[in-house]
Amino acid sequence: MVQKRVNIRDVAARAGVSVGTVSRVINRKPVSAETLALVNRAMREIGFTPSAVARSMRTRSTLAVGFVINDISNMLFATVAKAAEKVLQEQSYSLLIANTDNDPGRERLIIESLIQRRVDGLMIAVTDETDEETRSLLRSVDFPVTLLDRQMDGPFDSVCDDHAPGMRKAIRYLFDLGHRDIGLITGADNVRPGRERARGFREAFAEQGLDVPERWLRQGRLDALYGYAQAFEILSASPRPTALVAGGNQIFAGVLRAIRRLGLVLPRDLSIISCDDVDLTVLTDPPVTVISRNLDEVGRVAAEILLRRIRGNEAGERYCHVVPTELILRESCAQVR
Amino acid sequence: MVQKRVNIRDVAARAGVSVGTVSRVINRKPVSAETLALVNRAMREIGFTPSAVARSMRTRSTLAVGFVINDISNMLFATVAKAAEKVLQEQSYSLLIANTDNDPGRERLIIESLIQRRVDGLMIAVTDETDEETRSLLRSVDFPVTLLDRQMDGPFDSVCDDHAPGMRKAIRYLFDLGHRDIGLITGADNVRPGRERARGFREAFAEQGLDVPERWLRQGRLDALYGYAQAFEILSASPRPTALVAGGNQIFAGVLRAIRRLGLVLPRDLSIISCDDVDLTVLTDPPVTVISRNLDEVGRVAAEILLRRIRGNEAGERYCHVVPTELILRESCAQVR
DNA sequence: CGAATTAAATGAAACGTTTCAATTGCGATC
DNA sequence: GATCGCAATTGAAACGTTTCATTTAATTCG
Repeated sequence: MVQKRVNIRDVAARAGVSVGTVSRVINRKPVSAETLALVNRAMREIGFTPSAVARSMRTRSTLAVGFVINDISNMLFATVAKAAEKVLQEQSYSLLIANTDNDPGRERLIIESLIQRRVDGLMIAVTDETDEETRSLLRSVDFPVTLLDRQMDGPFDSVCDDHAPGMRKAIRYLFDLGHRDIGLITGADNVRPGRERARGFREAFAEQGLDVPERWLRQGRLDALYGYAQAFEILSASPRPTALVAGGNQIFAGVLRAIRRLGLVLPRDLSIISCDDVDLTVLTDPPVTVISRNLDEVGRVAAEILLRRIRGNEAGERYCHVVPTELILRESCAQVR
Repeated sequence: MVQKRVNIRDVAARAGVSVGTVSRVINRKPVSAETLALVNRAMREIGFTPSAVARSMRTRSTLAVGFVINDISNMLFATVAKAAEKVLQEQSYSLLIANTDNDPGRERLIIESLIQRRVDGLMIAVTDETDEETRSLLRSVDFPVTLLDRQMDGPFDSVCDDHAPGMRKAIRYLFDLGHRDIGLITGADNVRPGRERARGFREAFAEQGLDVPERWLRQGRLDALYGYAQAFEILSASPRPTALVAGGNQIFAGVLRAIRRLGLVLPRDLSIISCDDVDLTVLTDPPVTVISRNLDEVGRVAAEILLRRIRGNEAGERYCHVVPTELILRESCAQVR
């Protein structure tokens, strides 16, 4: 039925050597020149491809790492995955990418599947840092785990963005332009980006001895729908804030929709700052000031840390690499009149 | 050193049954109620997780399929991958996603790695349909292959978008508004979307008995840089075309940059149509008319076809599922004065 | 020339499952 | 009481590698 795949034994027979020798050839271990030629010819002639499955079985290493993300349709994911994949591919690791769609149940199933698949490591942006089930599941695994812009108690490395200082810088910039009534729409406290952005927001006001405008601080989800709904509400108020920060690139898309809907003109009617330097922020009119971060570095460093952990099998202390943010000034903010 | 993982034999010993019985429990095959309880308890107590590697070794099925894409940072990819993953996950298949970055060499390495990993199937958007090496590599594999919006001779199924008719509709619409000098920037002929869009473009003119404005038909790459460069050149000409079609969502980002740079006002100075209904086209000012396609369907159907092929092992004729496009009218096109 | 050393190749065991032919136990039937 | 039928379980083989203790062959040295 299924035509038998040729295996290392077939190659050995054909080349007139032992399987051990063929194995050595496959793994580029020293063999005599003539044997090498013999074996290589045999492999070519019968069309042999070594089975990574069998190899994994024997070596107990799959050369695969999981990459679990809570929202694959957020375009920022691509940058991180790409950078990570580049590092890993060089060492012949493959990426097993899975999308949880912000569903903790699905997240657990995915992690369990990766455990069964015996991945050598895992990079993950969990859906909810406070989810006890996920946390204990992750603590129980016997391969290294690197968190992507997340913080959780446990034996995990992490690579995080410096959201809070970035947000402080942004708010200070608005202060300098004379703004005091400033809104922020971002994710909830159970996930690092939302939490840190809100923290930076609060700290900026505290630094100036100002009250935090709590009614304009909205922490819910990081998606466009939430951004739209909250922005619409905030901007329909009267008086409305003079500036609004979109704490997330998808939130920004929603905010922009609300602005268009309400017919507000930027930056005359409202000053806007967003997070992450995506096409939309540059190409909208006017171009939007953003708190930018280096996602390439996140992916690269996360992969490097993970690899080191896999290699070294070091039980040493945990890294928490923090990637700086940068405020990119454009034309979406105006002096308050 | 590496603490021994518990295996099915340990479970069997603990439960006082044979390994065959434990296997039956794992695979939900009928066993007596008491044995079931016994085995389940043993598994829980010693923390057993079956090894997918060993299972694959024995069953010769990995429950994994490759998903190879030429540009992971194109956000459209996410939609397709997500839809495909959803279908596959339900049948406990995992997705092995890899990015070729439009590099045929890397593409080959990736395919070879997937062959070694013994994936059960492959979905792929090849970098270059005319690349003979890739083609023969793909023909040689012994698992089913589904092409994503690509056409190649060989035993492959495919799921394609209906680019040409979509483009014809778009051009006819521009004709109706009085445009005759129309530009198109899109990908080269060696990849289906570029080829088909150009074909639709030509056909639309032919239908009306008009000459194709070859000097304004640019086929190169599908990225933003190319879009920018070509748009800048076309729009700097004098006289310039009255309408321009961006044949690709990333090209559109480049085109928009050029438009901003040249200070053109839409749709007064120029009418614009783009492909694919992404945030940028809706949220830019004015919102842009687009040729939209259902990427969710592409991913879903591709996965379904692949699964059927994997299951049925049918050597039957090849499918080529075509997903329709739709012209979504917005405010970026004006009557020519 | 025999012994010692080195290099190259061998072949069996192990990795953790599934599968399937064979075995066991037990109540029903003659 | 022997036989049959059936359900449940057993246990060994197989999947395709790597590894490592041995064996074999070739070379060097006293």
